[in-house]
Amino acid sequence: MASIKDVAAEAGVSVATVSRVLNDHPSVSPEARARVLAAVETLGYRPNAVARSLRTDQTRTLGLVISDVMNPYFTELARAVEEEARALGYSVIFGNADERPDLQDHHVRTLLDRRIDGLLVSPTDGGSPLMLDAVRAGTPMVFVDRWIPGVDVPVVRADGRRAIRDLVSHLHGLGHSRLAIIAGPAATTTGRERVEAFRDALRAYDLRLPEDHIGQGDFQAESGRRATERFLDLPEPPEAVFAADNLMALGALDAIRARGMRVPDDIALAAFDDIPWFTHTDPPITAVAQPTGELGRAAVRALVDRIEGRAPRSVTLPARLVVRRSCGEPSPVRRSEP
Amino acid sequence: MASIKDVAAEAGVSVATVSRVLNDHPSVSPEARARVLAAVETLGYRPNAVARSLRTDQTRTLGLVISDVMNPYFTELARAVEEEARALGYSVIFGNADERPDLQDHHVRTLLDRRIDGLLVSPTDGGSPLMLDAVRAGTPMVFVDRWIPGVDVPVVRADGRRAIRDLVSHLHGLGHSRLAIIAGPAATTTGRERVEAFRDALRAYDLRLPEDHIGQGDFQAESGRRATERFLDLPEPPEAVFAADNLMALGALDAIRARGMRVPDDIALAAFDDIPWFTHTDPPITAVAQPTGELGRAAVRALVDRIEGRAPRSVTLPARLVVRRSCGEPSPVRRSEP
DNA sequence: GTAATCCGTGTAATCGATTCCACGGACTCA
DNA sequence: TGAGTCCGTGGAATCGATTACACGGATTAC
Repeated sequence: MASIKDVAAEAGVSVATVSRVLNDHPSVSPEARARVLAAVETLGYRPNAVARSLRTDQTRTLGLVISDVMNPYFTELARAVEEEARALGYSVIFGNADERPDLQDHHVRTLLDRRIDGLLVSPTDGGSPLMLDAVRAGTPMVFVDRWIPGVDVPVVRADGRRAIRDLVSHLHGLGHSRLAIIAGPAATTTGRERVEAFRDALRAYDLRLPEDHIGQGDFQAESGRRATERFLDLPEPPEAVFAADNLMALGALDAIRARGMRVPDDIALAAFDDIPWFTHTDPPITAVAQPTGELGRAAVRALVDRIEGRAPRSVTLPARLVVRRSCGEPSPVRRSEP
Repeated sequence: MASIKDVAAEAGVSVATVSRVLNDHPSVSPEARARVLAAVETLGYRPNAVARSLRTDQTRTLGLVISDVMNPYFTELARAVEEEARALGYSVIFGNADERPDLQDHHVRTLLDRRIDGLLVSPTDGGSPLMLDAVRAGTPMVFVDRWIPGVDVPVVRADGRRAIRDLVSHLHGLGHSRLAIIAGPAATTTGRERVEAFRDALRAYDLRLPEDHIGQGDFQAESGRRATERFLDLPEPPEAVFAADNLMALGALDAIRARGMRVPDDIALAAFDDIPWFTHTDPPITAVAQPTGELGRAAVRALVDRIEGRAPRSVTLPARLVVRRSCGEPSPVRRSEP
């Protein structure tokens, strides 16, 4: 592959001049510029990003470490991140942590080795030493969706409290009073927060959330299935189940079907994170929708601000309830897709 | 960040010795090795992958340019690719082409600029000059899922002919004889092949595939909806619709619902590409399932073979029919999930 | 006892870019 | 006319690694 030297030779100038043309530095004569451009053309020259990065100490690359690519919520997030990054002149390298702290560390490490300019993370756990070190060492970082408390890093996320209140109100209005939740891992902020918000909302209706109505999940479908089975084994099973993410809701649906029960007739179901497929399930599922795309874009903007020396802002966007048919006859509160 | 020089100074040896320890070269004394390792530890040194790549001319990175990340089929493929690559000591940089040739070119270009060791592509179109140049220049490349005819690059893909024959047999057995297909873009191999396989299978039952029973789609949901609407507007609409990918099947489902019609009672529906959600739709959708994970892994192995100087093989794996309820009462041919 | 071999180590070239500095020529201004 | 500016350009240092080569000392072989 042709290097800058080849171009310089072809154009009859020095490598310095070629470099100046390429970075359109002002002091290059029009003739020299033209000759260089012609040489670039005939050789099909493309600058070596590796060499450039070594010299300039910037890769124009962002790292994104995501908890689970197979989860449509994160897929959409990743897509939005890539789009915004591209618009700002950055590339993105993705790492899929699969909800495993060791994999998360693996990706953070290789990303750091590659000297990415900044890191976007939705942490799987409470924060590994590695990640804490990276923050301390000054690596530009932004948390998205989830975060690590006590670490001074901007956070871009959705606030679901309001939407969860709306959900509980919706369920209560439909006559459900024994409500259960399938929680995410306690190590994640989203895992804890959604339970708390749910509990708080219940309190407003004088409802309680007994221990055996809190299922412990890990944001994967299988755990949703197990938690739901335990609910259904209870002497007095819940009338409604709220899954803290879309995959666990799917698992719950499986478990309910396996017992020959029907949603919403026998039991109501709702989920956190809305995804296109929820319109097409049987029945369509009521969910709390995050502004996923906007979250991804805001996270990139915050990170790039930090990288380029501007002050990054934390951002919290509201989530909203999307009512479908999985909790019973839709009330006229907030209609949306059928 | 500490460099190899700092480590050398700390350990009281030359950078050459440090490098030898790091790449466990045999001729280093145990004492020197120990001192270097200690220095690495105290400084928290990590080798700069950028510098290493510049020198060795290899990045241990693979590029994957995918047609559409939001499509669960490609998401699963991407995940499998990353896993296998990681197992072989490579990282993966993803590019999402969104079915747009210009975006595909953008990603190929930046990937090439970053001097990735090899490229995995599922081409959106018939092959841009850029991609052809890259092949000619000797960039290790492997096509996955789709390919470009006449280009000498190994192809890893699934063969759906057999499964499509099974599908047509299934539909025929249920009494459907007016069958329609929503095709993918003619610029893609998968877009063309699935139509041909379908037509061939129909012929075996003395069925024809008239022009107005071939809808032109682009592998996106919206196009599936439009094509289906056109089918339903026909004086004599088809009794069964086969969508050439999962997203278009979703669009078809929407269109059918919007007319107040029911699947499979009023019209049968089947899809190419099976995804977990198809178990949960109303009704569960009959689909042709590709061995997606195995495809991704095989593609990586072929590419790494090529990179490391072994002869890469093209791989074709069979797809299989998964019968659910969207075409009518399930026949006892090949049952699977409910 | 001398020559050949081997081992551990350091010096320095190298990868492909960017950029500081110096230099020569043209121009401006007093 | 001579000093000072400005402009376009090239030489060379530099980023952080790897690695060919040289070198000195110890070991081995004859």
